[in-house]
Amino acid sequence: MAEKIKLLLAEDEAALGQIIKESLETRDFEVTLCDNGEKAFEKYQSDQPDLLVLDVMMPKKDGFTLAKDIRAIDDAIPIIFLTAKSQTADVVEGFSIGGNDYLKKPFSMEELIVRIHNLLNRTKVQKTSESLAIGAYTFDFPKQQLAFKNEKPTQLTHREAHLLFHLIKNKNQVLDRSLILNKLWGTDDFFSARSMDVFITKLRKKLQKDEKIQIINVRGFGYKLTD
Amino acid sequence: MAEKIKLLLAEDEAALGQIIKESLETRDFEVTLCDNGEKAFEKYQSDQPDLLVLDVMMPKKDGFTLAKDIRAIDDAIPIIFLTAKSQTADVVEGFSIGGNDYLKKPFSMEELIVRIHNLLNRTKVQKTSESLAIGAYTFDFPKQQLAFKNEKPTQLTHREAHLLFHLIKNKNQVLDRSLILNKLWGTDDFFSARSMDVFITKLRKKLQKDEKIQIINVRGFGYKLTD
DNA sequence: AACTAGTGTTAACGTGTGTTAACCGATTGA
DNA sequence: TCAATCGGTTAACACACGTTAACACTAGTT
Repeated sequence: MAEKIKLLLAEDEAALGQIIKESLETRDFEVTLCDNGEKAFEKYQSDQPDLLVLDVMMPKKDGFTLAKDIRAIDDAIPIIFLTAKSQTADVVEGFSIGGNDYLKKPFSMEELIVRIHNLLNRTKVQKTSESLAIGAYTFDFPKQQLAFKNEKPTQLTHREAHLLFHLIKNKNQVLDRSLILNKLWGTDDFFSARSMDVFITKLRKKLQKDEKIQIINVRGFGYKLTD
Repeated sequence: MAEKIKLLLAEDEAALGQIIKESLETRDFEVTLCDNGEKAFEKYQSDQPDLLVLDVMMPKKDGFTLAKDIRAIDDAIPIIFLTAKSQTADVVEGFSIGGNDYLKKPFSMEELIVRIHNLLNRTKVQKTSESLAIGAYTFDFPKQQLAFKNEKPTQLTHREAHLLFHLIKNKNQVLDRSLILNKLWGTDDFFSARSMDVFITKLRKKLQKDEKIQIINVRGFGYKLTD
């Protein structure tokens, strides 16, 4: 089995970052997501990615500065910048040389994937999505469908699906509250936390057909899904 | 009766553009003329031409930039660049790969027509079998026909076909609302958004023969077509 | 010119999703 | 034990989206 291509994605809008990450993962890339430039720089050093996708507007360290720092120690790695429409093309085009490219927001995943493949000079690999199992349930994340045994699947909302996805991925382990809040809500504040509690309630209801399944709260830390 | 081959011609010198257009029309091509790169990009999206003839020097958006933008979403369409003598051959030759060609001004119509035919013959073989698959449906974008299994194809409208095209191209990934709105409607305002919703409904109805197919909404972001 | 069919937009109303608020019990630590 | 805090639950709410139908526009037809 060929090794996956490693991408480093730096995007501060958590929800958008998550969607891009997912999309790239379904195309069989290995994706590390960072929500600011400083973290991205650390991850760049530790993970040794094959390509970088950097949002230009980011807290702590913006995409251009980050790229400059990385270029100082690695002048080969391909970089794709994500830019808001407010940024003028000519500023960006200055960077579109020597292994760099850029994409204006909004863009489609298809566009991003085409550019990644162009820069890597590799051919596409498609991956079929596998469904996750939890107790007597089956969860198809891409379709956002939760099925009990052989019954008709229930359609979950985007938020429900994401939350459940992370819970299943960390099955029988404590999943950190703030981690989820940052990943799905983009912020770890009071209101997001309450909103998350509501979704935990919703998931508990939708998972109650299998009595073995529990979403256990660990006060002050997070939740643990067990089956 | 065979359909005419559609060309998109982008040339800012009006008189020259008109002469080229007329010459090509006498050869039974269907020609759309634009006098700048931005208009050409819009026309590319709305007309779905079979081949592009782009002047390199143009206001608003030059031929190379335009080609780059189009290549990001369509890596198959043949492109012929028209270049002034001042442009050096090596700059141009970088683009003479993978479905591209170029012509130095001044050129004869005969030269242009030969090159058009060369490029179309090269891509024709691949293009005929290029219908898209979604579940048990087959979608022929150029013909705007959607067929379920071996039944008679349904004719889609222009808008329906474009929207479906982008959904299929981004199958199993979230397709950004505002991207579609900007691409198909040209603006991301309230009314266009509602209009788009109507077309989503229409597509859902036309795709409901295969129950596995879903157009899932991701609140605030866009849609995900799954099969 | 009036008629027709086809396409896309606007309008109106209904539904679904996610956030906020309110009230509650449970857990914790002084 | 008592207050402080955290989480559970339900409901109200705002707004994004769904659906249908009426409307406007165009092009071809009579």
